[in-house]
Amino acid sequence: MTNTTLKLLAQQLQLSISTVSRALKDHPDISASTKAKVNALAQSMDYEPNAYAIQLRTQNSKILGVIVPAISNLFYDSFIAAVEEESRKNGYALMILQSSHNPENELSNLKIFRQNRVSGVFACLASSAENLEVYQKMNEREIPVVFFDIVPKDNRFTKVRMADERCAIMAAENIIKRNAKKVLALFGDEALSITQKRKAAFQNFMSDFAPKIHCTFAHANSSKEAEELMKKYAAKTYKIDTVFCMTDEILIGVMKTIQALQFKVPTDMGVISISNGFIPNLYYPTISYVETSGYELGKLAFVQMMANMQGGKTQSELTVDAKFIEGGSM
Amino acid sequence: MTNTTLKLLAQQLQLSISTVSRALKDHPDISASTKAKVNALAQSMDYEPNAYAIQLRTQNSKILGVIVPAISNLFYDSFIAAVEEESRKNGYALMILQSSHNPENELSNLKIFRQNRVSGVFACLASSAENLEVYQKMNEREIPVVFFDIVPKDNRFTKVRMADERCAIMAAENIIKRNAKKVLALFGDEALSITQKRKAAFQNFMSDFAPKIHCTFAHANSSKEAEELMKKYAAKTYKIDTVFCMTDEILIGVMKTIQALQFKVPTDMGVISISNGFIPNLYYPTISYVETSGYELGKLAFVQMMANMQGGKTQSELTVDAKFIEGGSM
DNA sequence: AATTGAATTGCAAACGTTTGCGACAATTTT
DNA sequence: AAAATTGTCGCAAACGTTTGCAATTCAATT
Repeated sequence: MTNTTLKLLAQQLQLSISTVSRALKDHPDISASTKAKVNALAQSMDYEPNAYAIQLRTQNSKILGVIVPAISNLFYDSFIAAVEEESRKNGYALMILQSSHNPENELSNLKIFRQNRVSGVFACLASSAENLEVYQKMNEREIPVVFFDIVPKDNRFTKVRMADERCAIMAAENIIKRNAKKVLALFGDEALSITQKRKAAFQNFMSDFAPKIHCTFAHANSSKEAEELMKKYAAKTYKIDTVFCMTDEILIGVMKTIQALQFKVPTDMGVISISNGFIPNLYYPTISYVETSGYELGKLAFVQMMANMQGGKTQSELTVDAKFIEGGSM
Repeated sequence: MTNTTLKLLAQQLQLSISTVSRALKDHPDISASTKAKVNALAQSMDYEPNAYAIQLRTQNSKILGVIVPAISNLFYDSFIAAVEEESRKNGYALMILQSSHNPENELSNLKIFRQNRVSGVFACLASSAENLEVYQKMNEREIPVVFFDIVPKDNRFTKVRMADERCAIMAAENIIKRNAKKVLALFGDEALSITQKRKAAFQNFMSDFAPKIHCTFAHANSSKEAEELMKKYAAKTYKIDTVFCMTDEILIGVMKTIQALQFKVPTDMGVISISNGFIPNLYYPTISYVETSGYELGKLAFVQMMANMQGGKTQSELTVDAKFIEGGSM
């Protein structure tokens, strides 16, 4: 069965295609009676405009592209959920592709986006190896790009991200408030700018405001590594009394060791993390965390996108604020 | 800056559009030298074919639609990840929309899909109130629909889902193997067909093969409810020694109580759940579970989609097999 | 020398829309 | 009564492709 088209409607009604087209979009040129007839028939034949023909004609696709490292991820999927909500409200549909942290996939995704003439793309860089010419070319073609979370250093682009420094500082504040003596601070992949920012902010704040607290820094690239590191430093000799986890991934590893060794939280060991909140609420007591909301970030990214599409290039870097959520772990 | 088109390439090369088009797709009619020239120029002007023009001409969009209740969900996002992987391999892009469990959104999503002339849709029903005419119309328009997870009873459609009965039975088997005496079996929303299937299978199997084991059944609609239920039945008077959790959501609640009350797993309390595996691995000891892989389901859904698109209507209902993953909780 | 055949390329229509412009009638203004 | 205005509608081009069918050239065959 073939799709209903303007032509088909026009034939049935003995009208021209243009009249039907205008009637459907309530153009003032068309009489009320004609509009009524057209709408009725369109309804009954359940006509849906062909988005492809429209884009071809108007050069304006109502599609936005999103590239994430992984869809299956607590943070990114809440980001996507937010963008999807906003997009729908504004009549846009989403095309979501995952790079799997692979720059090659990132490239091929971008190609798909260009072929589908998306009118904008939200991108989270696949790796630290920044491949920016492609994005630059998109911008030159007037396809706005809004980077999120993992953003390039280059400031020709529009970027939104979490207030990483603030997050780390808020965590540090609460560690100080707890009267911690020896803390283990666990961070993620050292190559990532997000890691660098959080670590630097944390480190500086601690040495500025609580130089007496002894901090041990370490990096883990997976939950498993975090688990092992925690196991190592949990040994009596270190006397660690508080552990800071930069991400959910790290928190997961740490908590496994804490459970295995049967530490009492918060008396034996204080725990604080940076998270969107899902993982911290899985444990008892609930883990205190500084909230980084993918959802909020998504909302922000969307308004930036709209601004970009309407007005001029906003070359700004915006961040969404951090918030401390008190659990029972400190 | 305007996009590169065939016409533009043709002008530059003093060739006809058709020749350029054919050269680009390695048509045998075109000489090697011409192909070389065309490809070179296309490369340097980074030409990307306009997907909209192609779809308009060929009536074949390389886009698949996906409707999930929520993107931000451990199960669905792994489903999406799988479908996305397969799609890309086969040259398809995905358009992902969430219904938020709202039939109205489901409708408007379907409309977007039709406007974008998707060549197939993966759908997870938003509610038990089945709204099938729309889907039926899509099928009539030769747009294959593959239902997944929450599927209609109507067997005119292609469906893939988890082997819910088998899952429940495997869990039951392992409960028997553990020599449990009194078990608490916690299920989800009683209205959902998935709940009914799992519960019936579990109940029947237990009464057939281990009539002496005393089972208490209860339903929880959220983690919080599961947590409370567990708290109630954990009281000494009940002497529960094993708990079965139908979903991750329930497991989360149960584990919170277990942690709060400091039960020892598996000695004080055995725990088993049905899950995709992420949550069970957050705890120590790791929770034993029957695996329901959104990822596997995604793969299966995709092959069904392809079969549907090529051959005739396969009106079958396929299930993906369950697998028991041994943790340390039984 | 005439015919055939292969290799290469171009023409033009079609896909479904949007939109500037012109056409025509009916009505109002001069 | 002529001119201008208003209200409705249709024509036709354009968006960027694909593809069946000619058209052209040139070498090979009769």
